[in-house]
Amino acid sequence: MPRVVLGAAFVPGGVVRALGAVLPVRAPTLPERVSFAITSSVKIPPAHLLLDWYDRHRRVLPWRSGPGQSADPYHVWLSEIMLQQTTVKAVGPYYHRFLEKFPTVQDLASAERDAVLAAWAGLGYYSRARNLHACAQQVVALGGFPHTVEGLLTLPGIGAYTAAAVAAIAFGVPVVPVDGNVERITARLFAIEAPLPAARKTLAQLGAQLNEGKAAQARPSDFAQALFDLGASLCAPRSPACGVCPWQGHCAGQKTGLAPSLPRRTPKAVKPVRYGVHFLVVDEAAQVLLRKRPETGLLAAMTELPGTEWRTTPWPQAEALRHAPVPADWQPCGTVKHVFTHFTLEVSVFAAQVKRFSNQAGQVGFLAPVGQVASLSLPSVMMKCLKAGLKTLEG
DNA sequence: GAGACGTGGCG
DNA sequence: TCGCCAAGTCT
Repeated sequence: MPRVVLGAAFVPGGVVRALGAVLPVRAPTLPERVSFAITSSVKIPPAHLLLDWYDRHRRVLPWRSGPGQSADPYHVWLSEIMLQQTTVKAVGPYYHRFLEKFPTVQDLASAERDAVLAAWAGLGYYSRARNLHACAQQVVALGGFPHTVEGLLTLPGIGAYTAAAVAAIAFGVPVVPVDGNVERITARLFAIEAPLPAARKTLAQLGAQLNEGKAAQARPSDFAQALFDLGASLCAPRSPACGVCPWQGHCAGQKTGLAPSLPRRTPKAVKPVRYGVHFLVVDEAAQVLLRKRPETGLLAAMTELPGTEWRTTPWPQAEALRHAPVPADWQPCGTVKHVFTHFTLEVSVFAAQVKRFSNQAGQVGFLAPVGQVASLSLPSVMMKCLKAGLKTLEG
């Protein structure tokens, strides 16, 4: 039976707590408050218990092949990119839409970048879409997806996790993709109390050893996905169902009662608030004035309603209106609140109707039929602004 | 290593 | 209402 050795255990208040054992994980240099504990050894839980559970409870997902069937690398890769920091439920419609528009990696590679961005609109983390497109072109140039972790790692948008996931799921390479699920499962299995994100490296090294043993080595794809399913159901972040877990009795977190509180996380900094103003103007032909955001930074290259910069102080109405894209009878439409990863945005929305756009509008951006825009291709924050403006104009 | 980078759902 | 979190990557 393989044994895991741990490097470090987090010790609050300097109290040493016994946990893992030491080993392939080199003890990192830590702050003084954090002590190290070398402890009893921990065993890798039997993979066959998880695989048996998976065979009975596996989720049916659009990108998964049936039991025993080999997965399509394009489908696996596309789903893995979409699923980064994104829920299965949110991905579903986008995944189907993408395969309709871009049935093969060749179709995706030869598509316009803006068509890919438009299809991604609303899903978030838009660098994923730009990297997706670039990656597709590299894959086509290479004649197909690399079959190895190292090869996959050279592609844009593919990091350590995704390389391992595609290698394991599409090509049967015996590696463990360490994502948030596997981090959580690992932290619980070995009762790792060191908080994320500092403990990420330790958890990754431990998690990578979970497939030691014959059962897991024989089914790399299923083992990886079994870990995802366990993490998404029984070993969920809140209220884990340890009582029915296939690894019950092999889990230090369950034995100690710490499981529900693991993994621990270092408290996050408070989010600052930023303020912006955006304008919706519609002509009698029901066209709206839009513009393209800069190629880099937040919502890079995405479409937006014209507006101001997003600054740390609110915009008084008089000042806001000086930034209107065209002269018009602007009506206040209230504020839209939107939470980004690292700040909260409050947008004051103004709306106006004009008979027709003057040449001046062409300097601001471009026109698009409002009905077409409302159906897609705007990031969510801009969709909120659009709706707020339309509500005022219609009401 | 820390910060940038979206969004929707849930308790 | 609000904070937390989800199949991370890049700089």
